[in-house]
Amino acid sequence: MARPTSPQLTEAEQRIMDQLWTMKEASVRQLTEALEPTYGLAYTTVLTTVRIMADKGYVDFRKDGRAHIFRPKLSREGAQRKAIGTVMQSLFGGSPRELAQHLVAEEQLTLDDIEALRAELIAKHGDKS
Amino acid sequence: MARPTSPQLTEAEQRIMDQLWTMKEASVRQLTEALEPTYGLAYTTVLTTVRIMADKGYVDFRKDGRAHIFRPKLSREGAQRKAIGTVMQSLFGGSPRELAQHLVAEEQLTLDDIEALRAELIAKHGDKS
DNA sequence: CGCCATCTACGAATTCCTTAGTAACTGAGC
DNA sequence: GCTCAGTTACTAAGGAATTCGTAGATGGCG
Repeated sequence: MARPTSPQLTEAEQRIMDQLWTMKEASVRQLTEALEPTYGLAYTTVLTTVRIMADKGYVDFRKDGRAHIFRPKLSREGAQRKAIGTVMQSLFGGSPRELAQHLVAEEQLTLDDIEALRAELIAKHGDKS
Repeated sequence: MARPTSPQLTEAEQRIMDQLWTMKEASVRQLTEALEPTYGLAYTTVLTTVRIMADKGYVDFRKDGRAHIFRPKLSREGAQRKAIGTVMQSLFGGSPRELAQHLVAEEQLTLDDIEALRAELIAKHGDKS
């Protein structure tokens, strides 16, 4: 038995998805050109990766002449939800509150941040009642 | 050109670490017995995994007779910090605030949670001044 | 000291991930 | 219709992850 397929986006997949979320849609050529300065990947590497992602259902594509134009099928929000869910489950006992407390304890969430969230929530609550 | 070593705890490693964080320290025998009902892993599988984790510096061990007694070297807090850091970087643009907003938008953080965090921070702030 | 139960060490088998080369295909222009 | 540039498809190679079997080491007990 071997390692099960990762439930998260892998490193290579993340790069592609980031680009697709930015560009909305792109051909392999465009993706390669966009990623080249930072990562220096070969055209065929990008092609293979994006094809695997299509198999996994992360992206969709349509034909345009000879080329395939790829579009994200998994939204950024969906990816966020999945990733946070996994981390929350495995390391924070499934508790969002514990996660938030961790952020505060690490001084990554300031009082200003909290006040903003509070104001937002109170406003939303006000709408309902 | 292969996949780089995962910066995160893998699935198998996570299982072991959870158990070690709970038990403080354990032999391979004890780990296997603890994990068996849930995961049904062979003794040698656990042994191999925990040995690799020792190589990676995640756990420490001391000899006790013939056996090795393993202890976590990476704290749960450290693992949390690493995991959140990775997700925050890759999917939330490195912004803790965006992450918190995601939790609120998903209705996983309630107003009560926020109020508690706020009270905590204000109290701490009060100490300083 | 010798036996045996138990432990560790080593390595095999399998799958996934990442990278990329080569071959096959195809649409556009002549 | 033929050519050719560009695109996809196929394949391979190597490292990581996961599982577990076998063999060798070792400590305790008679």
